[in-house]
Amino acid sequence: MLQIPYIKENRDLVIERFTKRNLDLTKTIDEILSLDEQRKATQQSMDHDLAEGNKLAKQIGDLYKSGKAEEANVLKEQTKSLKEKSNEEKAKLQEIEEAQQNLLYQLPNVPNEIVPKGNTDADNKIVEEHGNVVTFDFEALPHWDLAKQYGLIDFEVGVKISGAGFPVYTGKGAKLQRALINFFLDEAENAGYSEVIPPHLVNEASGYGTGQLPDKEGQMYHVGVDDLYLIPTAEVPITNIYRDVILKESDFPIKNSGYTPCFRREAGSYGKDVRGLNRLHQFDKVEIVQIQHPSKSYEALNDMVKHVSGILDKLGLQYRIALLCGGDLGFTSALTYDFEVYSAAQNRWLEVSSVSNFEAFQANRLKLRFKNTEGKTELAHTLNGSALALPRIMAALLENNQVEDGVNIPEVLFPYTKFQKID
RNA sequence: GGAGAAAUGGCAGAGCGGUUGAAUGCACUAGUCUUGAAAACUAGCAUACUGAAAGGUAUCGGGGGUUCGAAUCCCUCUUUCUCCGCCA
Repeated sequence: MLQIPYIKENRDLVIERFTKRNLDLTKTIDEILSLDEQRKATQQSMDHDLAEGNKLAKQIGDLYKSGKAEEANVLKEQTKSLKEKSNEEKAKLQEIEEAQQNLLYQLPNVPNEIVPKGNTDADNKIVEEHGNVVTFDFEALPHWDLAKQYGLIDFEVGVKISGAGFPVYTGKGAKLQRALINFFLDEAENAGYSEVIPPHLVNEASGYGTGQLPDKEGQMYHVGVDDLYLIPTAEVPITNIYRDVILKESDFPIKNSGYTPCFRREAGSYGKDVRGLNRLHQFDKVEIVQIQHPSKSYEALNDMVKHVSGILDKLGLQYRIALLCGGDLGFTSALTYDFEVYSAAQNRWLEVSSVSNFEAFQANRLKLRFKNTEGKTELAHTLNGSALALPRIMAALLENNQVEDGVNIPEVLFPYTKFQKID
């Protein structure tokens, strides 16, 4: 959520930046600002009336003490109309604040200056490409065929147990999955992230804190009886650790990593996009989260990009980094880099990581602040990234490393898998 | 799931209808003293809105009510603790 003083001071810039998202929010913004004027005026007159009432109450108290009950009764009469008036003003104030809040919730984050204007992922800017192109001198199989052939993943039994999008990992498939999780967590630890294991169900306040609610409600599984949401990403519980917290400057940077399963309803997807591991309702992911001083958050973003690159380099995957255009940029993000690995048998790029700087957008909802050197509280910046999402890494590893009689495991994983080849 | 108790500032802990935004202690920050440190002493030390400032307003788990006036009384929700039951 954007801060009103920020919007007020940067009205034109904000409106202009939203055009990167192909949004014209001039009307919404002006309405928010006008409501703010109303809010102030109402607040002021209410405060004035309340102050008046407080004064009278004090006088009445004093009069009673000195035994002048009659004089007190006269004053009591005066408080009546004052109270009525302040009650009306209170109701009006609540109405204004609610209207303002609703409009504010509709505003996405302001894209960073370097975010390209655009509509879809076709307008994203590829900023880096790494790794070697994989070619085959035999007929390469997509990962779902490999998974079946070597008994790595059972999609059908997952359908029986839960439904489509809930695969069962078996044999070396299960071991490879666990190996990858441990490898990712170790990499994060080496990069200075401290590991947490957060809850997998979160309450409504947490959903609002990181911005999944109110606008992306349908994307999460909701446990109605207890009013809890299954996490769509570890970002939600991990970032919410710092909800309603006031940090010291010396606490920066806060770096957390965490492995969790992620649950997404993904309504309305179809076709080749959802084949095999490409898109699931439940998947595993190692997430990295940073809380940073505003002046250092873009430095942190670059660190995170390097961290993810390092992992993909070690796995020997061909990948590219895309700077997301305004239209593809998430609601809460100011700047996002997507990582895509090339899946050599499907012949397509698969998104495996998304690294974002939310600046103060989440922090504002979270009330995540710090005391600056002048002793004033200021919003911190939050960032997060996948490092990494498992299924598509698994898909690319299987496809890209297949040989005629099996699949080779990247060397860096040997200590984790304890086997070197799937056959 | 059943029964009971409780929720106050960073922490501990008073207050239970009227200069209480809140005693006191600890922690923290600055200063005095000291060669330095400790100790001692002095001062400061919640958040938000509003105002040029002085100041004003709100907040003692959340919401609502009683009252001229609520941290203090009532209702309700939430959470925590203790005992019983169940259980990985």
